[in-house]
Amino acid sequence: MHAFMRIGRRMKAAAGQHNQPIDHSVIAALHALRCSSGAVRLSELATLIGLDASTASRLVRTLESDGLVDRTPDPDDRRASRVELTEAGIARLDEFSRHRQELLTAAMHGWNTSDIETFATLMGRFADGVNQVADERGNPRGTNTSDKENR
Amino acid sequence: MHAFMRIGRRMKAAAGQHNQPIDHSVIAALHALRCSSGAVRLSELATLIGLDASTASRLVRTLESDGLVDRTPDPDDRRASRVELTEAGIARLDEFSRHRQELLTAAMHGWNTSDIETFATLMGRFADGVNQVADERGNPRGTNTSDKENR
DNA sequence: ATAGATTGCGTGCATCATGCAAGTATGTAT
DNA sequence: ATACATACTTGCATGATGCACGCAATCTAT
Repeated sequence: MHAFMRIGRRMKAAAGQHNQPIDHSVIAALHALRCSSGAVRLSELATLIGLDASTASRLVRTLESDGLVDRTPDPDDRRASRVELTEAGIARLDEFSRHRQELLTAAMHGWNTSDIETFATLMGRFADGVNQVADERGNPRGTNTSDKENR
Repeated sequence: MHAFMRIGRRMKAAAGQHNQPIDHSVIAALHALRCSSGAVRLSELATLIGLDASTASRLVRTLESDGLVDRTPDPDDRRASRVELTEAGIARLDEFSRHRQELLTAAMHGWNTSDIETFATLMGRFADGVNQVADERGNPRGTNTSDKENR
C-alpha cells in the first residue's frame, strides 16, 4: 500500500521518456477526437483534454497544418469550427497505440495470461476510482492543492 | 489488454490535476534525496531525477531558499556541493505522501484487502518491467522516439 | 427591431520548466 | 607546468501553457 507513490512516479517517469509533453497534448487531442465520433467544437475539445481554449486553438492550428485534423466551419454557428480527424490523424494515433502496446507487451513479458487479465481488471477499476475521486473534488485545472508555496 | 493506453492516459491526467509540473520535479528531487541516504552531489541528483545539471542547479537553489534542502560544500572537492534534506524537506515529502496516500485510499474505496494486495503486487511487477524496458532501450532524456514530426 | 449579454474563437503577453552552450573554478594526469 | 576533465553556474532560447482581451456571431429581452 505504501509503494504506490513510488510506482506511480516511476511509471510516469518511464512514460515521460517516450511521450514528450507536446505529444501528450497532441495524443490527448487525437484520442478525444476519435472518441467523440464526428465533429467537435474547439471549446469542447479544450474541455475534453483539460486545456485552455487558447491553447486548444493553437494546438488545432498546428494539428491542421500537420494534416492530422480537418477543420470545417460550423454550418449552424458561423463563429464555431468543427474539428475532425483525418486519415493521417487516425494513422498517427494508431501508430502511437501500436508503440504503446508494444511497450506494454515488452514490459509484461513473461506474465501469464491470468495475471495480465486480473491486472487489467484491477487497473481499470483503479482508473475509474481515480477519475471518480478527481471529479468529485473538482479540480478544474487551475485549482492547485499543494502548489501554494512551492516556488 | 487493449484498455491499457486509455487507463494510462487517464491516470496521468488524473494525477496531473494534483501535481503541477514544478511539483513533479520538486518531489522527484526530495524523493531522490531521501532514498540516497545522506549527502548527494548536484550532478548525481540531476542524473537521479533525469534532469539537466543546470536545471538541477536552479532547482536546488530554490529548494535551498525554501529551506527544504541543505547545501554544504564538499570537503574533498571544492567544486562540488552536497545536498541534503532538511527537516522541512522531509516534512514536505511526507505531506505529499500523505496527500497521495489519501487520494489512493479514496480511489480504492470499497476494495477488499486481497484485491489491493494483488494489485499492489502486479503493479510493482509492472513498474519493474516498465523500468527495465525503458533502461534497455536507453532513453537518455533527449531521445525522442515519436517526436520527429509532431509540430 | 435593437440594445445588451453571451458564446466561440484568436492574439498578445507573461510565466515557467527545461536544455544547450559558454564561463568559472577546481581537480587530475602527463 | 600545461593540457584536459569535472562540478557546477549563468545566459539564452524554446515550447507549452494560462490569462486578459478583442472581435465577430448569436441569443435574449424589451
